[in-house]
Amino acid sequence: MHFKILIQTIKERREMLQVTQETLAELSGVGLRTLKQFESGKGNPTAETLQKLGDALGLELCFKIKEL
Amino acid sequence: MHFKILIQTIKERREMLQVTQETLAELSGVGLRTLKQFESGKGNPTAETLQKLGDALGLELCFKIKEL
DNA sequence: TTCAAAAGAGCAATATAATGCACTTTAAAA
DNA sequence: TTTTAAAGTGCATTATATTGCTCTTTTGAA
Repeated sequence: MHFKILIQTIKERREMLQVTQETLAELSGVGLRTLKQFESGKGNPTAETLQKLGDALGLELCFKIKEL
Repeated sequence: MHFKILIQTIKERREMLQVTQETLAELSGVGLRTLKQFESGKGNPTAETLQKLGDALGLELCFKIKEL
């Protein structure tokens, strides 16, 4: 399964802030391997992992109502 | 870790649509046990699980920029 | 083109998410 | 109060997410 939008958001935000994967891993408390997997579209991260990454980047994980 | 907002959103949406946990489990393809755990605040679901539940309820998992 | 930093990938160990089954608890209607 | 459908829990198994280590690939600046 793909999480294109989630991945793209994290990646864009990280790059906008000029933070490397390594630094984000440290800041967020998520393992570097896990972050690499996620950003390269390989993983199926847990809510906790997503939330940790979001926290470090000023992003909040949420559900949005789909418009028709 | 808590995912209060995510849980609340799923639960409210499910109840608004008058769907039982059992039905949502069937519709979404998520195991009933998994859904129960999630809604009772016990779990740490994967992105795939969250997405499946969201899909069945017309909700999209996303990151929102935190306002100061 | 070279070189260094950043990103991506294979492997293996450990932790834990997903799941079904059976049982208990809760809540709402008769 | 009784009933029962819905929700929550304990346990065990299987699948897989997380992680570090090491190595390869990519990328951008000199």
